[in-house]
Amino acid sequence: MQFRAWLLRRQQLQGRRRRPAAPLPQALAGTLQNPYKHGHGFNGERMYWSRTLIPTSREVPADADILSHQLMVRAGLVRRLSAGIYDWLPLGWRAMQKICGIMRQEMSRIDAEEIQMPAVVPAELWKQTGRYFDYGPLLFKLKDRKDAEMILGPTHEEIVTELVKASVSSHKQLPLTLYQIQQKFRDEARPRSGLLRVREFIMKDAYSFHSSLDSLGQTYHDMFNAYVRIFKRCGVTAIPVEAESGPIGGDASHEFICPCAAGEDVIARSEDGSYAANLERADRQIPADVSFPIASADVAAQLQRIHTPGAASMEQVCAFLHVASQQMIKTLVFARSEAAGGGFVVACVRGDHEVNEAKLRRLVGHVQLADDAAARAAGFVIGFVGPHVVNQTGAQLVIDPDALAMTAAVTGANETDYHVTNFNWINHVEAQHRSKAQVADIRNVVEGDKSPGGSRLTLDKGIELGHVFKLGTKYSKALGAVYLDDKQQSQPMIMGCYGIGPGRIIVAALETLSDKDGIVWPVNIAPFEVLITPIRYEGQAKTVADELHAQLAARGVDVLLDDRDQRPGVKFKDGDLIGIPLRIVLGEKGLATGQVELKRRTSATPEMLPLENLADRLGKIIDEMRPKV
RNA sequence: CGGGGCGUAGCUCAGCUUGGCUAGAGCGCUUGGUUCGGGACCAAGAGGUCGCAGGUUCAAAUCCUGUCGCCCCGACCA
Repeated sequence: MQFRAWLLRRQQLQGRRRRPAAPLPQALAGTLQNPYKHGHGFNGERMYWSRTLIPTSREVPADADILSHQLMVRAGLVRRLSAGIYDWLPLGWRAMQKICGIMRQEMSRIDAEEIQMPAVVPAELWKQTGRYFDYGPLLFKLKDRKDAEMILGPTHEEIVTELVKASVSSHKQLPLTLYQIQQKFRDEARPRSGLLRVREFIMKDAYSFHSSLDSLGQTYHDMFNAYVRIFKRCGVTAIPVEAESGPIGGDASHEFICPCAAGEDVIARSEDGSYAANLERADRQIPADVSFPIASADVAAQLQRIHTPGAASMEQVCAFLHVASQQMIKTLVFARSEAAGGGFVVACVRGDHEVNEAKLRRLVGHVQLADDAAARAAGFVIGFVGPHVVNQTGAQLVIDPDALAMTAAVTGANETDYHVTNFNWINHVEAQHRSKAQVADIRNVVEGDKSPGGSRLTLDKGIELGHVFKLGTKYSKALGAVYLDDKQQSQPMIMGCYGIGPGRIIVAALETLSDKDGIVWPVNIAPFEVLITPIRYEGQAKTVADELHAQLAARGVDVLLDDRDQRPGVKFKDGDLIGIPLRIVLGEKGLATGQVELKRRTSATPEMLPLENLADRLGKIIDEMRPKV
């Protein structure tokens, strides 16, 4: 390197070091109206583009096929290291930290206290609750040097229960709510959809402990409201829906779903807005007086047996016989667990419907789709089963009302490569089995079904952002977490758990709010609130840019200065891509008249602002942009 | 786990069918110059064990076998 160049470089570096440091957040706390004054998230931080890492890209990454994933990589938020494993780069990490800051504030409001539990935990605890086996291959497992089995925690019910068990022994110490924001590990069979389903992710998980169901209900209610506030402040849509609730039942579980096409969950909502539930949970209105229908006289009473070689699936049979799936009865054979009484359950739904296992389980106890070999051994010709199989096997029969209403159905013949037509319940299922049959809603709802309140249901895909859940005593009983009540009786603690995936909030924001030019951050989770873009970072523009940079930071605004020696077009394109809510453009024309240009990311046209009190003015604009909660 | 696709420069890709000279393009990067309000231009450069291993062949990015990794659909899954 030439000496002059070396000297110049050295002077530049020294110049950098002499630049005054940004003021400490504490110095500002009392003077400012901003949402991070509790010391979480950021508080008037400033950064120079040239000194941080924002690897933007014009190219769409080849391994990203959903919008949020493409944007996260193109805008330099994340980088994939392995399947479902990502680096978080400065911009993405800042957004994450802001979300975490909001969550901390809202947890604090409802008296939940933050803790930090280990990511590496002994497998033994997980064996005690049975989840070591329930989770199976989803667990990351490892051994320490003494050959002790450890796992990387996918969630922390066991650990927090163990903690509280050791430290709480009286009802006077309850209720208690603890939470953490921590790394989780799940060895997903198939990580997918970019940052939506990953193997290592951050989760805010809260756990509450109670001495009464009323107390649990109160905390559940508080947590529910805190979640509503969190999502609103983050600027993402999150619809609370009823979710599968396990043993406690009732209103014991809600998910917060952001409707969008990239989502993996399906939710059902009524058009009158009074009902929303996860598809797994969604109920429908069924007539009160369902009974076995009498086939009309023009339907032959005899089954018509038809050779359907190799056609064992619904589509194959429909295509082979040229019938619509609505004319068919789908008959599925389930095996009931020994604990629930054993035996087989035959579930019948209309051909175009799907059995909902959760509904079936609520009705008949724990079942799962029967093992092929076991079912065949018991006389079920898998692939060609019809409802009348119960005549031979005596299995329990469960019929969905829509299947029950059919009087000339096509269904399996109970022999290989044969189906039957003209099936009807009265003629072909023996009376003794009809009388024992249960008729109930056992299928997934479909678009157009009636909600329990009678309004029309619609279905949408969505991203699960959060989940609140009444756990009951499952973990406290398994791990012996008990307290002494006011009558000196030992009682298992009643628990609730509550999770939010901040990474998914980012995904949801990008999926639902971006435009063709890039990200459009909601102000509260934007990595920076203001982007200063001098057309050329020199002369008066540089002076004004630096001053504004410092003033905004001093006022508590997070601000990024694009000090790169790049052409304006490059800066504008990059600015749009990374989606900072407000952009201040400093150009010669405006500065000559004492004005700067304000371009909102959400607006196509800029507005001119005078230089006087610019930082204050911008601060107010930002405050106005924040969602009111 | 079943089905499909893909691994060549930091990124996006061509070359492979039909083996053959020093492995290419665009973007990005470096240096110099001209530019400078929506991803500039000129010139000169740096950068690749063609995922890895083995095999066939005089010769392999190219053909064969194995293996690892990644993406998509499904199964599974809070």
